[in-house]
Amino acid sequence: MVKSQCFEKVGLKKGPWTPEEDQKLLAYIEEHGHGSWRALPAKAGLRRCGKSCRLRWTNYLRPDIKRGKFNLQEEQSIIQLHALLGNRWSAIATHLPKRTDNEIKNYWNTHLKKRLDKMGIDPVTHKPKADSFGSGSGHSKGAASLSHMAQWESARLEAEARLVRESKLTVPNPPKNILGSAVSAQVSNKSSATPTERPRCLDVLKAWQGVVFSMFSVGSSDSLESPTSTLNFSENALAIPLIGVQKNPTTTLAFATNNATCNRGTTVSEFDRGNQLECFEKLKDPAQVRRNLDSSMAIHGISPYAGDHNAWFVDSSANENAPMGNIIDGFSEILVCNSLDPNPTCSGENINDNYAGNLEDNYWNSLLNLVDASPTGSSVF
DNA sequence: AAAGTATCCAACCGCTCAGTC
DNA sequence: GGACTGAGCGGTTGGATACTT
Repeated sequence: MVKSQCFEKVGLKKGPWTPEEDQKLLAYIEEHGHGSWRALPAKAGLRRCGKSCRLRWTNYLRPDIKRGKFNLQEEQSIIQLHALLGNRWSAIATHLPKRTDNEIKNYWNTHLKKRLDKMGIDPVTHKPKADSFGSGSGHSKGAASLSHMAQWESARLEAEARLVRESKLTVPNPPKNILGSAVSAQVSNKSSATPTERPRCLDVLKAWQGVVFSMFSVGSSDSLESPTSTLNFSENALAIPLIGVQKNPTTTLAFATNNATCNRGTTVSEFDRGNQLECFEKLKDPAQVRRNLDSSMAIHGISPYAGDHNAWFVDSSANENAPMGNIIDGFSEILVCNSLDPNPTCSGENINDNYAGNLEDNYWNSLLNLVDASPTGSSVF
């Protein structure tokens, strides 16, 4: 293990940044970009280690950072994403525009975690503390499925990160930031210090909603395994894992691995960039994709959903009014709106009604009720 | 008003991993 | 293939501030 030299160097300043230091760092990055963080402090005239400079920039000085209180929607998003991804703050931050992973982490630890805790919900597992899953509640399948999905999403994110790195190699100056803080920090030239436009939020959540819907509504013995193994859905439980992504007009990342012409059965890690492009070209007709999906039961590979996108199947605009509603939104709203410290922005009387019973009913039942209330065969897919 | 306690959050630390030589 | 480096991530800390007694 190679230790960072940062904190081993003597004479370097630590602790809170002064306005003068901020100004120096800001001015330097605006003019030159950060380049090598290690070399930056000397060039910028700062007695700080590069790591400290990077953190200060990433978490505070970056122009595309939204500061201030989290709104209700952001709280919901954090809870939803945490339930799926756990403490993967950078991944969560990817889906929260203009928020840093550090800020989200802090907010979780100081607000949301306690709120869940007070409600008797384990903030780690998002289950009631006196967990009765698997002991006759009838929801163990749901919990297990969500757990599977979380694993699946976890691996998907890894693939996504890999692809982004890959895309950065071929797109020297990507026009838009696509992955939030991690990429935002990659200010490599002076112009990129300007605020970047973030992707629409929560498309991935909507994708998950679709997965949840599919799994529960079909009621079959379909299995959902890790991304590296086969992912089986029934024919009705179409391919929500497939999210066509048009990253930008010149650099396209798209995946549809169930298509016979696109290396059916290949996993994301097996994709080469040329193949991705080829697949996109062949699949850019959504109707064709749908036909391909309809003819395929075994869905392989995962959709590295990637940021600045127009998702074909899990498009926000197409999905948000779908009868199934926002399934995951549903249960997170219960959490957000039923804290012991009532949120004045919560208005739904149904929420309070739902909260009358035990937490299991309110947490998972509500999620499942939302699913049950949804018609099967949603046009979403 | 003072002391004690709780809360918030910027910053740090240590680890991991990908890339390079 | 191994050593080294740069960078990112998540956990933790500690100072500042707010609140309570």
